[in-house]
Amino acid sequence: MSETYTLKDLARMLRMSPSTVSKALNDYPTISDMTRQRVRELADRLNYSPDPAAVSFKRKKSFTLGVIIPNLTDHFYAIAVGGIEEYAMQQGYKCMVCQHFEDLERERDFCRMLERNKVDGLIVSISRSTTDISHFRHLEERGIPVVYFVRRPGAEETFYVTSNVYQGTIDAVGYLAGKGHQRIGHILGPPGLIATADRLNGYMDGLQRCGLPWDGALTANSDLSEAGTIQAMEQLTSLPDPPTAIITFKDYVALDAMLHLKKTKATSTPPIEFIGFGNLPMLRYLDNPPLASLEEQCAAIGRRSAELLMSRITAGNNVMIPEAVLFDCELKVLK
Amino acid sequence: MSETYTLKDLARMLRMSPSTVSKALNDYPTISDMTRQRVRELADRLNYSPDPAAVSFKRKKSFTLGVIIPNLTDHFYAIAVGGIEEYAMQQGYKCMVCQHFEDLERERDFCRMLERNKVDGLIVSISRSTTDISHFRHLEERGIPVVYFVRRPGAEETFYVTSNVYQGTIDAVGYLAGKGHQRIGHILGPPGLIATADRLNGYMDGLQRCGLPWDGALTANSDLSEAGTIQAMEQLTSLPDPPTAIITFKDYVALDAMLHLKKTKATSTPPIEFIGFGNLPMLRYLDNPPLASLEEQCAAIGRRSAELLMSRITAGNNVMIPEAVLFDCELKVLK
DNA sequence: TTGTAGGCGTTATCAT
DNA sequence: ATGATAACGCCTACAA
Repeated sequence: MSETYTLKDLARMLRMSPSTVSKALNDYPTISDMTRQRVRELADRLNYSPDPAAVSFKRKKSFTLGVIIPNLTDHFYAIAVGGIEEYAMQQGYKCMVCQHFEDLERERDFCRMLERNKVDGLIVSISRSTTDISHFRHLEERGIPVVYFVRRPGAEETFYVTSNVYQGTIDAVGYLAGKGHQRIGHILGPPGLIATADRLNGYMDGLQRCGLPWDGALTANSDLSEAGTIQAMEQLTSLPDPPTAIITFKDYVALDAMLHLKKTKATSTPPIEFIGFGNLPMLRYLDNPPLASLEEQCAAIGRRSAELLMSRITAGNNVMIPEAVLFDCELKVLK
Repeated sequence: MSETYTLKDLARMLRMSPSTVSKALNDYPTISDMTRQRVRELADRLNYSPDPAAVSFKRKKSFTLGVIIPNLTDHFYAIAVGGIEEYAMQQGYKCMVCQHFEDLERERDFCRMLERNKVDGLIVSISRSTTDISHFRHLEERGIPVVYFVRRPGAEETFYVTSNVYQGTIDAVGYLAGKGHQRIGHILGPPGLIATADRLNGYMDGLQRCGLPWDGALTANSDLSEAGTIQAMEQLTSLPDPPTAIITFKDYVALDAMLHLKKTKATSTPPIEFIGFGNLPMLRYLDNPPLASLEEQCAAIGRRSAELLMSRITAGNNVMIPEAVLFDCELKVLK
């Protein structure tokens, strides 16, 4: 199977000029059907495909998408990246996946690296410490479109794809209220994240719809580390009138909280119920899982981000209007 | 910040020829220190860096490594990929990560795609169904070195990096025997995998060292799906003299097995003990974890695979001798 | 409808 | 020690 042929080789074999072959292969309208067919046929037969390096060089496009995420070991991102790559490949694009590990410096370095490598666009879920986004704006200025997913900077019109955590939180509150809970706590993420604000809004609106009073003492922030979650838990459980159920930013926050209760033997009767986000597959192995979990459409979110980015790339200079795409969460009862 | 300059721009500004600039930047020995310095200085000042597309085109190198793995949602691979990418980036290389999802056809397609894209080398953990490896051999023939990690084809001298599951299994057997277990079962992976054979050898040698008899009925194969594991469990538990402890191919196999026991209320007293491979971080959330787990050095294995591949790439035509690198597993007691 | 020619940014060969 | 020149594979005005 197969030497590796160039356009010139084909041209020679067909006794045509390279440009004719190129045009035939690229569907130029000025090429006759006859010629196009002959070219196509030989190209197929020889298994010809243009040298991507040469095409990139000439066209000044890398056919590569940059992808910057917090961490591949986060189940959400592992699946989302799959969704991105799948769509990208279908479109003849490759991906360069970078993990920032919540390190702003790494995030910046990756931006530089991706710019040097002339990626055609960037999909990013920003780090927790990212408030200044000049590095992303810089890319946009250089004509490299950026799509945010899951985490986006505030105070900025952006192209953005994520879960509808606002609605999800309302659902969670409703479900808990329906179970008779009157004191519903909420462990939010870091104050900086938009997703924290979205959850908070859903929480407040959810309470209102259920006729439950708002009590600021029932919300706490966690930096999502185990320590941060423990701190939040101590805050909530030390209340004179502590919550009987707690909504958490992520499933693993709920798990850290539950573990903390168990370790400190602070389990109450009836036990505090938890609802987190993610519906991690591992939950099925737990003897005492959280009450429920809000399942997110990870793969769809990844895929949609890629679609949105591709449409921006294709649009080129035709400016598009920033757009936020939300995917529903589904409340899954676990016990 | 920064127009984007080319070599020619620098040359013009320095009133030198482009070739001189190129040589200066690439440390040609025939360039005088004076010149080299002047060039360097301007390049730094202008933040010049060569266009990767042009370099790839000219040098016929993509500075990209292909990485083919089963699945990013597998914690092991998520971390291993991190190790690979980290090292690759340090060396100025990028990675293209592909998930085969145990689909041989996808694996083949990726090979073709990676060849077309002229990757400089490939790191791969083959699919379960891969016995014919002509697609990898094809790459080698085309000068693209292949390094296998974790899973490799049998019957072939290969460059290979993985955990020392042989020793790990011996350790597990020893630990269980030390706890008084006489009937130690073993759920292996699919018969085709080398890693299955390695575990089996460790199991037999481990038994021997402990003075325990070999009983073929105590081993079963699982395709690592939940269904496969259940089948294996049914085989083992229906024995007249069933095992009191079971070693499994992976932690999640142990979890599937334990879940099955719980669901079928087949829990014995004392309960069957389990030891798997992986030491998944989620194990800490379990009320009833497996007895122990063999922790693997995922990141180190990924990194070492990349190092080995780079050394093969650098070696070029100087043939290297196939080499297997093993990383120790560490038995972690969980309860 | 097809062919000619030039060039993208870099490197490598050969001449100076 | 440096410079001129060609070439990598492809695309695209422009000419025929």
